Amino acid sequence: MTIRVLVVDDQTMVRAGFRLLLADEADIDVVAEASTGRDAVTQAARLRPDVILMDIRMPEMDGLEATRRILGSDTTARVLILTTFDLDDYVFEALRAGASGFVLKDDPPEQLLAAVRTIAAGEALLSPTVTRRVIRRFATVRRQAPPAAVADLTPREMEVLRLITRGLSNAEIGRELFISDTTVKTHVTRLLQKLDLRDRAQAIVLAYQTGLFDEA
Amino acid sequence: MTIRVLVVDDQTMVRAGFRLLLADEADIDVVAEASTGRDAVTQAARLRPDVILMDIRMPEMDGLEATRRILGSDTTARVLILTTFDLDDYVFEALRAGASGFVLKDDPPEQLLAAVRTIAAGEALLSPTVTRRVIRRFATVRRQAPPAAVADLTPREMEVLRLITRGLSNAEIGRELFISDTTVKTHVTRLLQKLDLRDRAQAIVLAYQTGLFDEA
DNA sequence: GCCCGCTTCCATCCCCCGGCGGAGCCGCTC
DNA sequence: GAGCGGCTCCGCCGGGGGATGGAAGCGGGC
Repeated sequence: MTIRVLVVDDQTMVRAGFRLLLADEADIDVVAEASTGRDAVTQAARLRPDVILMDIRMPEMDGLEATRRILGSDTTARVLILTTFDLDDYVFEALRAGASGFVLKDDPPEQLLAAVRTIAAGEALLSPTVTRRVIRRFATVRRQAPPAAVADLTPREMEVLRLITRGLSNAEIGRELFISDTTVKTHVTRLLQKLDLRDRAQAIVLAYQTGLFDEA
Repeated sequence: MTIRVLVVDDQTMVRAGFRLLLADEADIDVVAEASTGRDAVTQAARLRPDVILMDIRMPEMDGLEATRRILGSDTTARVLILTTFDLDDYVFEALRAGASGFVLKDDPPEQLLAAVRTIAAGEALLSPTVTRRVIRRFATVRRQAPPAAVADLTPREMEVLRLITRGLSNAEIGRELFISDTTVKTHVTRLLQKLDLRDRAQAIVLAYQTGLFDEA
C-alpha cells in the first residue's frame, strides 16, 4: 500500500523539490503535479490521491479555495497545506476549510515526511509554530471573561438560558420544557437580573462570547 | 543549557518510567517529581522548572486545575499534558488552561522527547489524534453553515447586524450610526427577512454560530 | 433622462418581552 | 412545624421589536 500524493504548487522548482524529496521513500508515490488551484481540483477528481500537498498562494485559484472544493466533493483525499507563510488568516482559514495538516516550507524534511504519513493514516499534524497559534487562539479568544454570576443560576435557569442561546422564543422554550410560557418568563426575568443583563439578546451575546455552551 | 523538567503523576511507576526515559538524554534533567496537583503547584513555584510533564487524573487537585494555577502565577514554565485519555473535555480544557502541548502516554517515546524539546523552545506540539480533534473543532463548530444570503446584505445592513450581535438595542444602534431608530428598524426588518429569521435573537445566534464577526 | 437600488425617515399596528406583585407546591434544613 | 429556596403558574402593564405601507433624496447604470 503506497501513499498516492498530488503535489500542488505554482513554482516548477518547488514541485521538483518535493518530488525529489518524496522519491526516495518506498511507501510514497507522487502521482501527479498541479500548478494552479483549478488544476488541483480537476486532478484530484481524476486521480483520487490519498494526500494532496497544497500551496496557498497560486494564480487562478488559491489553495484554500481549492481545498474547500476538493473536500466538498466526493473524495477520500486529505489535504496537507504546505506554505512559506504561517499568517493567522491562512492557518485558521485552512483549518476551517478542512485541511488535515499545516507544514511550513522551511520545516525540516523529516517533518514533511512524517506529516504525509500521519495524515494518510487519518490523523492530523501541525507545524509547531502553527500549533502555538492554534493553542493561543483557544487560550485567549475563548475565555474572554467567565461571568462569575453564572455560577449561581439554578439548574432550571441554566436550561432556559441554553435554549435562549438557540434562538427560541419563550413559548417555544415552554413547549420544549413542558412548562407554561409564563413560567419561562419568570425564569428569564430572574436569570437576566442575576446576570445584570437587559434582554435575551444580551444573554445570547454573553453566552457565546464566554463560550458557555461550547460543548453542545 | 539543560531543560529542567518536573514530572507530575500520582502513580509511582509512571513517574519512574518517565525519569528513566529522560535520564538518557543529555539535555534534559528531571529536577523533581510530584504526585498531586497541589504538590505540583508548590514544586513549580519552588524549583521554577522549564517544562512540567502533567498528568490529568490525580487526587487532591487534578492536572487541569494545577495547570491553571501554575500558569496564572509568575512563571516561565510551560506545561505538557501527558495522559492516557484524549477525551474532548480534557483536550479543550487543557488548551484553555494554557498548556503548550498534549501527548498521550501510548505515543512512541521519541514523540515525548520531541515534545519536551519543542515546548522548551517556546513552540507547541500536540499528539496527532489530539490534533485531529482540535482541527475538527475548527472545521465543524465554527463553519456550521455559511448562510449564503448573508452575501446580499447591503453594507448598512451588515453594519446594523454587527451591532445587533453586540447586544445593542435599536435606539443604541441609531445613536451609534447617527441615524434615527426608525431607520434602524427598517434595516433590521429587511435584514431579518433576507436571512429568513424571526427576530434579532436568532440573528445573533446565526452570527456567532457561523463566526460572522470572529475577527473583531 | 429614466429607472433601480440603497439609505433615510415617518406613522401605525400588533405582539412578544420583560417588570411587578402575588400565589401554591415541593423538598430540604433547622 | 417553621422557614427557605426552587419551580410552577397567574394577571397586569408598559415598552421595544418587527411588519406594513408610504415617501423622499441620491447615486450609478442603461
